[in-house]
Amino acid sequence: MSLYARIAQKIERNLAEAAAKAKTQGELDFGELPSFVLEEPRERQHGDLATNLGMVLAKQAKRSPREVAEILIRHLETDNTWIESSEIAGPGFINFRLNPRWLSAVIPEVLREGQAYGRVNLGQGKKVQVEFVSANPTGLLHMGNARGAALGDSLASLLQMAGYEVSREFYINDAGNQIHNFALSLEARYLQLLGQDAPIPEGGYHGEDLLDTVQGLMDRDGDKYLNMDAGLRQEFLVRYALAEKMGQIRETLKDFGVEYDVWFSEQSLHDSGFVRSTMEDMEKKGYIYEKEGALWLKSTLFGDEKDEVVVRSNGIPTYFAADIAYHRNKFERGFDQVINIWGADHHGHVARMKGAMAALGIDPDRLQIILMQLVRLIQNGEVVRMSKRSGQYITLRELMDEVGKDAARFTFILRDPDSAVEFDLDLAKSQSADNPVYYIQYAHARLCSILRQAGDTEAEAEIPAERELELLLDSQEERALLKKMADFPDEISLAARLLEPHRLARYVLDLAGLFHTFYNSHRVLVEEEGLRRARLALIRSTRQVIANVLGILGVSAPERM
RNA sequence: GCGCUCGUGGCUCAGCUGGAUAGAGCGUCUGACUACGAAUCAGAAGGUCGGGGGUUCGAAUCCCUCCGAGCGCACCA
Repeated sequence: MSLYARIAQKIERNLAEAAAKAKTQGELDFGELPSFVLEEPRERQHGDLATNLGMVLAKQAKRSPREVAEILIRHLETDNTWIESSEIAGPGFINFRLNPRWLSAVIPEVLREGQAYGRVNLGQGKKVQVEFVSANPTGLLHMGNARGAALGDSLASLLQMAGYEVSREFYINDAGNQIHNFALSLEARYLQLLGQDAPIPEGGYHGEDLLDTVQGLMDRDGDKYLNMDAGLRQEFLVRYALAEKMGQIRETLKDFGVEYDVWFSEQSLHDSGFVRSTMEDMEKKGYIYEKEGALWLKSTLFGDEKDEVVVRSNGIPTYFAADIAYHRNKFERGFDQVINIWGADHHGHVARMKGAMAALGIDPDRLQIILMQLVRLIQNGEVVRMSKRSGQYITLRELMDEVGKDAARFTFILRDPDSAVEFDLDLAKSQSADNPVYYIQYAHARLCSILRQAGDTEAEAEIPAERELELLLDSQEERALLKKMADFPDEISLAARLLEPHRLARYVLDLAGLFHTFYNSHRVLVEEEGLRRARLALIRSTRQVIANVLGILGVSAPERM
């Protein structure tokens, strides 16, 4: 919890006590104390903290909100709260002004904790798994995967910062129908390279990258699969291609700053019989029935729109069946919470997946699914329909080459996953310097530059005493900067609770802005020794917090640029 | 047709699960480098929060309805 939150908590308790005291003394009449908020008002002039307690109590107490507020203030204990003044405002808010000296504790706290500043214990060591990207290994990673990668990775880092034990996982869809189509497509490409007229089958993959893949195999083994039995040939091709594609995916994600703890194979669930046994278990519980030769899950019992097929009439389990087994497996591995990041085109699967968990006796609330709207690509002013099957898409690799890892990641993280983003590639290229990420990185580089100017020894100097800081850093710009830094642990808590890393992107943007404003109105390297030391400590703290946030977002914090 | 999600200045988006006068960036306009990085800063213009009802002290936020957009509604994944 942040310094600020601790102060607010104390005042909140005192407010509740004030109400209770007023009640015992017969000044206020009410039953249960209603829930009220004590929060930072948007408007500066409304003080540092404001509460609506007077308003929420007014009805029960049968007095005007302002009267109630007046009574509350009279009974409020303000010792050890930093409260400097309280006033009634507007329809009945009580506004508190704090003595700004509380801010003097921020710098020592930031510098003492360093990289760990911002860490909170919301998670209390609970195990959380974040599964993201999980792209089909039938092609290259595209823009939508890029968004998922940026979001999932920073969410995972955020949760770590919030005290969870986090595991990043990639689910490899290396089984099922699509792999069959993949095999047929590979085979067609292979035969094409050998001069045959082999069309890519319906439902196949038209991506040009498959030509390269097949060429790689050709370079190694020549035409040795040409006269082989088709089934066997397809198997060789797929095995080779899967390994190659997964290697590329791994490599690309790594370059994008994402490293997974676990790569989980769908095929392994079939091989071990776990898919089958999971279906049997659900059948025993009576959630499965047979119709028209297929096995159906009664997912409508759990809020799904219709029942779903889990085993086709040909005896082959569906993707859904494997996915159920997979999620069951996750929980059996001991995760308290499981978070999936899915494209919004899969929203219809949420209810049935949660339903399947319920059918297995797993609390569906332990599975959280973040839906991410798709990225629409604009090129030459037109929407480019991206599709892996058609082979028409911009790859993550190209994106990194064009706009850079930092800018690409930040662009995605800045936005709420629920908003459909339009990505104009031409614009992204031409305006790359306008990406807000540079605004933040520039602030960081500037901070480093000041510290360089000051000389390493001085920059490493011991932290000035709080009393000294509170007397010296008293300008509006300095206080705003300190306050923002003081908020950081709370921002982590909130963002982690809501699973919204984009809040941190907004936060660091604000922080960088406050620094730039400070920089333009005050000089750090002044003659006066005490002030100079105090401001250098402020600079070091700011640099630290910016670096911490960028670290979570997977964006580099350059010392020069 | 049914369901999910989303409609916020010209453009791209925030808005802390109901708070006071709705905020940034880009673009436009006016200013600031003979001191630590001008990739910066200060200021201005620009809004019926898609429309209409409702809930209450109070709504961009919650409910209903209509309009518009995206995505789903396979024995595909």
